[in-house]
Amino acid sequence: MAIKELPMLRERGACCELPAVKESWANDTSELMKALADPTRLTMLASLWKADAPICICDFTAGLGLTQPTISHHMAKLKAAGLVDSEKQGVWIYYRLRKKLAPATRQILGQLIR
Amino acid sequence: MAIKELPMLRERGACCELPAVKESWANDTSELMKALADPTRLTMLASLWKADAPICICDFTAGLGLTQPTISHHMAKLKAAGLVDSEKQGVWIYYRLRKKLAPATRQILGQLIR
DNA sequence: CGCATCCATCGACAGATGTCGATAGGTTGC
DNA sequence: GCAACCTATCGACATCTGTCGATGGATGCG
Repeated sequence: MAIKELPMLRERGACCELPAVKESWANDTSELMKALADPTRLTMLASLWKADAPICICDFTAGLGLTQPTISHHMAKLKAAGLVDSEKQGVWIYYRLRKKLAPATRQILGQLIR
Repeated sequence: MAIKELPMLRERGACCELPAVKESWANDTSELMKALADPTRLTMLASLWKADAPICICDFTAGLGLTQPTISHHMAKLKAAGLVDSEKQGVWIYYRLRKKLAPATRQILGQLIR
């Protein structure tokens, strides 16, 4: 199972050039991936996706096995990443998937959650 | 700009139930996201994607501003995540995008890099 | 008003992560 | 065999990250 398109024999010490990749793209994209790189945050996102309805911090605190500050901390990260909207309603603060989500971002979430 | 589908007035202390989200899914998915949650690894992946050809560690070491152990470390993570294949060829070890990439994974990468 | 509930924030702490220098194993050319 | 090159691994370090307990602000019930 040899690689087919192996490049011609190389001279030692002569490295190939790489396709150009924008640094800003890598940084921005990694920020989004970091927001998704935690089981708790993924679970919260999937809940919001499936419910398609507002959910409060206290709901997550009750459902997942974590304290309220931890849940709040994770939700703040999701919000900072632009994945989530919030609205205060009396004592509660309702969270939901961001309406104006970039289409590509929404599609990725859909692929992940399915 | 009130949320339309606000749930009926709640009783205090009564939290809503959450849609079921499998813990194994959250864990597995977060592992994939962690592999993508770094600008260097994203740049390497994008290079492999765009080049669609084998690339050596030394190419990345020359192109990105990082030392060889660091590049090697990142590549090991990509391989551990099942995103990358490698093949030794003389002195060099050629890396490329994994052929048998799960379709969903490939589509996500395509969405990210495009 | 007094108190319970919901939430954000702070400080602290352990564990994970990115980076480097040093080192060692393999391979090739001389 | 020796030297040069490519790579993986190890140990060390600073930083980031997830988690908790404690605290305080805001809201609403009685």
